[in-house]
Amino acid sequence: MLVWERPEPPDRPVPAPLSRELIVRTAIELADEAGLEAVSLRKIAGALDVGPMRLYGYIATKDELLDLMVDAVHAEIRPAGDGWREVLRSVAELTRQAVHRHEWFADLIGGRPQLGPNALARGEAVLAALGDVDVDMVMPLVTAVDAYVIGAVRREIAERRAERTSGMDQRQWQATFGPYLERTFATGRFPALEKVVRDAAHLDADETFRIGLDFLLDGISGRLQR
Amino acid sequence: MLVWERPEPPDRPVPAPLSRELIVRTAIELADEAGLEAVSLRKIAGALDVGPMRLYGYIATKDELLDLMVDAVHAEIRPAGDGWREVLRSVAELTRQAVHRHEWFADLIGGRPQLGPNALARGEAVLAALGDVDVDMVMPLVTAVDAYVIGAVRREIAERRAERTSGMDQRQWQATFGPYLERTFATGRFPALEKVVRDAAHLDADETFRIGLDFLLDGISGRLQR
DNA sequence: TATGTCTCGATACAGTGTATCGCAGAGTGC
DNA sequence: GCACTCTGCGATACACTGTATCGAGACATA
Repeated sequence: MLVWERPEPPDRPVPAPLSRELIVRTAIELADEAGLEAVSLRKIAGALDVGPMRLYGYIATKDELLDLMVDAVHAEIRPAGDGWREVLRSVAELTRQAVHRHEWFADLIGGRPQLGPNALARGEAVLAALGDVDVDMVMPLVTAVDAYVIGAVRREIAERRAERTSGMDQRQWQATFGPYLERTFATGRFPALEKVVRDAAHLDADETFRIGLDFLLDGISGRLQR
Repeated sequence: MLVWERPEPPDRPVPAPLSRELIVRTAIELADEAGLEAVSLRKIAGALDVGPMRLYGYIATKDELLDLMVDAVHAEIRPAGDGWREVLRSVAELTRQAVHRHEWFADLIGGRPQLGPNALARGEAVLAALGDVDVDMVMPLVTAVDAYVIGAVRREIAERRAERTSGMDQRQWQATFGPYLERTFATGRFPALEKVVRDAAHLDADETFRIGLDFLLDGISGRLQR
């Protein structure tokens, strides 16, 4: 085809300015709205009006992007308080609140080592506030609280999703899993479970989280005084 | 095309006998060997010498398969012991051991509600052994231990993988992240972190897990005696 | 001005989960 | 014994994923 008939290349739009931060922010917005599985490089690129491959100038791999997202959330966690107990409680509660803002965080937390600047800064803040604790004790202590928080928020979000999935409201949920549990209990194979489910007081998510955390902090307190 | 020219259909092999259990077992083998991301319906079907769509007679969705895999692992966890403390410790340790046999379990645990028969049986065994505990206390208690275990094993596996990834042995790992941490600490922005990393005794994974668990069990013990 | 370097993004590839649907074989009723 | 219906298998197809490749334009340097 001769030049004359060949159309000029389209006026290329000035390439949109890009940055790691912008990419991560976009990814987080997508994930907040529609969950982690809605986050694809193509969708991010689309939202930024950019070719998918462009992103690879800023990240090497999708996993790296996920790491950046996680680290960005860590920036929202700024523990505060006086004394080890208050600080640890605060980091736990703030992490849980962050998960409520970003449910997908529960899917990633604990899944990869968190060595980004914000995660380190969070760790630093906690350790700095625990200066009066025996240096050999400090890591096990923080690690234990982290572990509890990771597991607790995962459980909580998993349950919340299950309720939401099967029909949006709680009545629907009970209409689906209630009968299943009824039938299962009817087999008589789970008497202890049945008893607890029927007779025990049911705590809401806030209380459940707080009680477990108190167990842990109480236990830590005991060891520290020894 | 006339019959004469049309080749006979190939001798169809008798359709391989299939079952949910066989499918799940195959999926677990794949995951044990090469991780969760190596588990695809096509690979499972291939290993079973079967068309991929055949699996949909037994499961409706890949997520269902993952649920079945998780429940199958729960079957390996048979808590035992006298008294609430021994039983809870046993369920924690056994879960951790199961994760060591099936690293991918750490990726799934806590991510979805566990209502399969084996998970329920595990719960039943725990609750049955906790018969002497106040009925209103029993759920928060078990939930807290579960949360701790979920988070702890996730952390542990994440760390283990990170070490393995960057070069297979620990020397290589320290050669990669060591310098990164050195440089990061050199900024002087993380003095408390630096101090702890440098001065504190480093516990291995077993000890770390056990210490955190002891914190929690101690705390529970305190509440129960009150 | 010519040359080399970098950057962008279209295209391509191998892989994924799953919807669709023709068809063969098994089972059923006459 | 034969026609018919039904069932379930699996080839094919679709939309989507992450990412390798590479030609071409933009820019910086000699």
